Parts: sequence; C-alpha cells; structure tokens
Amino acid sequence: MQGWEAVRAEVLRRIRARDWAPGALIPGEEALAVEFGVARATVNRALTALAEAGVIQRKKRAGTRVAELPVRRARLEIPVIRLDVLGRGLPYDFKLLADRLALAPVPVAARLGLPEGQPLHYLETLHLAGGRPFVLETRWLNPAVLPSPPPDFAAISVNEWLVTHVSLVSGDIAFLAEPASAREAEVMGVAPGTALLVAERTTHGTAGSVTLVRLAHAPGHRVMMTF
Amino acid sequence: MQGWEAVRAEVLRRIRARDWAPGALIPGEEALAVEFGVARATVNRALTALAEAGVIQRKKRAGTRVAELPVRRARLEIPVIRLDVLGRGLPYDFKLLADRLALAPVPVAARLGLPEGQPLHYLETLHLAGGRPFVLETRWLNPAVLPSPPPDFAAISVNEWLVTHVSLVSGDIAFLAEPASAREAEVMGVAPGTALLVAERTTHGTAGSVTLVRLAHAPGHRVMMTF
DNA sequence: ACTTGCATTATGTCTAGACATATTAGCCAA
DNA sequence: TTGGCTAATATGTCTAGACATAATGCAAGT
Repeated sequence: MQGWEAVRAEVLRRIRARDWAPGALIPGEEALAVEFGVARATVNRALTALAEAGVIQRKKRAGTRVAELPVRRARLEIPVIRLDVLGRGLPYDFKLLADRLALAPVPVAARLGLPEGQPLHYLETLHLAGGRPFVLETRWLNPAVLPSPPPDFAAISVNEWLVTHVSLVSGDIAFLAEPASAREAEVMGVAPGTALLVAERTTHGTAGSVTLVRLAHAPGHRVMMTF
Repeated sequence: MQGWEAVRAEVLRRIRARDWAPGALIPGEEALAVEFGVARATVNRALTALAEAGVIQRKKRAGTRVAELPVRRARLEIPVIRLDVLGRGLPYDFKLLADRLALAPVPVAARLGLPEGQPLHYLETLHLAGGRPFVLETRWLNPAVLPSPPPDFAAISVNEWLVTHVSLVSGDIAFLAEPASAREAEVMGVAPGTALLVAERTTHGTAGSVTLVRLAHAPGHRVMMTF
C-alpha cells in the first residue's frame, strides 16, 4: 500500500497504539507531509477520510486531535422491499389493502409539519415474501408535493414509485418494538401482542414533507447493518 | 456556494431533475471541468462525494453513471450507553450482574467464529437511566484477543473500556423485536413477553473476534437515524 | 476587568499538470 | 467461435504552490 491510504493506515496505527492518546493534538499536515515524504494535499486526503470516519476531529487554526470516544458509525442501506425479498431468494408480491383520502390524525400531521385537518393520501400495503406476510406498510402521503397524477398503486408499489419520481432530500428513521395490534395480528396472521419490529420513517423533499411510513415486520425479522 | 460543493449541488440537481436519467452515463470529468470552469480535481472531489453517497457509480474507463435505484443510506451513530442516557437528561448508573468465565454456547461460538468449548468471559450489565432499567446488556468477550489484565468491570463499563483500549476494526449490528424472557422480565421489571427492541452486535479486531453483545432495551425505546 | 480588533496559524480548497491503474473494445490467433 | 493480447480511455491519485477561511490568543483601548 502507498499513497494517501498508507498515510491513513499509519496515522490510524499510531492512534490505536496510543502513540497519540485520545484528546491529544497530532502534528500538523505540513509536519506529517515532511515526515512521510508526500505532499500536504496527500496528508490532507488521509486526515479528511479519518475525520469522516470519526477517528479524529479537525478544526481550522486549532489543529487536529484524536477523538476522545471514537464514535462508531454503522451504515444502513435502506432497501426497496421488493429487492429485499428477492435478495432472500423468495418470490415477491404485494396487496394494496387501502387507498383513500383521509384527514390526518393530529400526531401524523405534527410529524409531517402540516396543519391539522389537511386531507392526506392514506395507503395500506401488505408485502408478501413467498406468499407469506413480510411487512405491513401503512403510509400517509402529502399530495400537495407530488407530481400531479398519482399512478395506480395497485400496479407499482408506492415506495418504488416515490424513489424514482420524487426528489427525496432528507429524512429520519426510527426502529422500535411493539406488540401487534388487533389489525396487524389479523392481517399478518400472528397472535395479537406478538413482538414486532417496527420502522417509522419520515421523508422530506425540496417542496416539503412527503410521507410518513410505518413498517411492521413479520416476527423474527432482523435489520442488519455493518461497520 | 462555490467550489466543489457547487459542482456537487449542480450535478445532484440535474440527476434529480432527470436531465441525467437513472442508469445513464454522465459527461466525463474533463468535460464537466470545462463546463463549470474549474479544474478537473475539483470535479473529481465533487463526484467522489456523490459516489460515496450512493448517488452515482464510477468505474475507470467505463465512466460515471447515475445509480439505478438510488439506495438511501442512513447513518447510525452507535453511542456509548452512558452518553446516550446523559444526553436524555437522566443520571446514569449501571449494575454488574454477572462476571465469570463460562463455556460459550454453540451459537455464540459460531457467531464469533471460535471453536466450541472455549472458555469465554461472560458479563451481564444492567444500565440504569434515572434509576430505572434502560438496557440489559449480555456480553461474551474473547479473552484471547484482549490486553492481558482486564480491569474491574464493576468500576468502568465494559463498553467504554473496549472502545478506548481495543482496536475495533469491523463488526455488524442487527435489530430485532423479541418478547421479554423470564430473566429479562425479572431484571427489567416488565411483564414476561413484553415486546423489547433487541440489538445484537458482533465486533472484530485485528487479532480476531472480540465480542458478541445483546442489548435488550426497555419498552418504548427508539433507535433513531437520519439521512 | 472587560471588550474589541488584529495578526497568526492550521486546516480547507483550488489549480495545472503529470503519471498510475483499471477496464473495455477491438483485433488477432488458435 | 473462443481466448487472449493490445491500445485507448476514464477515473484515481499525486505534486507544488497558492489563496481562503475560521479560530485563537494577544494587545490595545475603554
């Protein structure tokens, strides 16, 4: 290995070996460039990568110091459900259970940052893997920010239409565990109260809040991430 | 805005506006550099950032193309539990419930990639937020890869000692929902069968597998991520 | 003692040019 | 037709030098 990756590796080694302790200031880019016999830009590339990884913290004028508690970051690749199912080697299908305009309940409107009493598009989709319930998706869509003619959601899943036709800018996702409600139990064919992994997602586009989704996963479902 | 961030923004805008459709080849760095009136290195910086974000895919000789299904990535910052609790404005404490050597059960050994019948360090810690159970941590540690004298885990939490004293290289984390076992119910003061959010984490260091942790969170706990 | 302003300095970014490397298309030979 | 070589090409990286920007700490003035 050579080049900026070599610099990154060596700096990382010294931090792990505690040559440079947590919280300590490390030599400046210029000094490291001289020591390693490379240009400053190369050192900069290496340190920028380490800073993105959370290993060091950099501030102009103040210099670079080793992070006190190295924050570990894991990346979640949010899959399109269809591909998630196919990736497990199972045939995919879905059923549209509800598709109507409805007034948003207060907590929904609040989460989307919309005024109360606004009519939203409500969709309920049951995703199937190998014919068995996989995920129950309940979704509120803000029609105001969508391209005018919504397609037939019985033909293409909402999710896939959204990611390819709407500019999604930012959002957040939360995982929690909840007992299956009566409706969930019925639709998914499990006992009421069964522990379900639930993902709640809000998504914002350039024109405002787009959608609030709740995904209730079948028992035993695992969401995996690596770091 | 100007510089490489301006280039990134403009390229992103064109992709979102479908000037450049998913799967399509976009102009080369040289061409973009001329168009934007910047050096090729600046375009490279912008495109590298977009590639890291998953918006485009780059290959030498083959060029740069817009990702087919824009994979949405969310980042999870795995907190040290103490800081997580303090960040919620609650006092933190923990109790060490178990600290012994024990033979690893087969599934544990398998997940760590170790031979069966190996003695591992078993630790059980109850993390408290404001005096109430927050997380029950059950952990298997591989003593073979640790710095020789392990500290007194009743004084410093295992997690914090690990992140500051062991080179953690890679790992994975899975979230799932499970009903509380009898022991979990007793220790955490909830009814057996309550839906709990469980995180299972394996971590590997340079010298091999380090640890397997199971974190059972108190009811209502949410793991939040943004993208 | 307190505030304001300025010089200092480390990181952040840019440029122009160069070489490295991976990958592909096309060609040629078996 | 198939397999392997080759040349072309787009991205990847490096260099040396320059200017930009943000913090910091000191100095000066109130």
